[in-house]
Amino acid sequence: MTNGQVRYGAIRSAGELGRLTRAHRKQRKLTLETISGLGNLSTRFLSEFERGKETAELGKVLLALHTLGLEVVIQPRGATPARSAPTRVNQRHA
Amino acid sequence: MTNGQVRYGAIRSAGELGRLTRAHRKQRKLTLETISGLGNLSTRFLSEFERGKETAELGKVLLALHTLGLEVVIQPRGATPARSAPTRVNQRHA
DNA sequence: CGACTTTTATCATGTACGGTAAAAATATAT
DNA sequence: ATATATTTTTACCGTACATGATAAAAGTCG
Repeated sequence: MTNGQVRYGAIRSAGELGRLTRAHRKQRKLTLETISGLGNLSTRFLSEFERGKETAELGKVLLALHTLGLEVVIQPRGATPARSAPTRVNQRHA
Repeated sequence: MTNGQVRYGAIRSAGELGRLTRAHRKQRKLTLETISGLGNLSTRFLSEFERGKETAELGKVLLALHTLGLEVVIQPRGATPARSAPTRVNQRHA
């Protein structure tokens, strides 16, 4: 919401994943109902997932992401990120 | 396993994620027991997750990946695949 | 073979899930 | 602003299964 641009990239929690997913869906002007139909997922599941539900099932989460046209990339931390905007350098954790 | 080189990149299913995770862990010569201790996750959960359990909980999955030093990148499908610029697939020990 | 790692099994507790309808929150129009 | 339409969240219910701890079994490696 900060500037209307969705920030794709690394996520480290269910909350971040949910927010990113919702932002992506909104940007594409899709409703939960639509995704529900396309992916055979309940709107309830989608609603909870996008709100950061920690216990959402992995399989359904992956299906939701795929249905929304999102891709999940796994790489060793620190590996050069996929192209895109300026790699945010504000990272500093253990 | 097949070739000694772990293939990071996009994953589409719980099975792929599990296999990739296990390959990464093995490559680093870590045991389930070790990860269990570091991440406060049961070896049972880890074992099932690495074998592709679809219903594994999202939060624990993310914790496991993080504990193993893996990063989860979300991006629109079609964006240039995560490909390390200077072919850095493995790193030195910290 | 012996040491180490992973899988399986048991038990009890807790909750995810779908379908549906109603309520609440948002968005759009008049 | 107020009304109207659309979207999202919440509440029920019952079924099914995830989870941790522990011990035992099975698998792997040198």
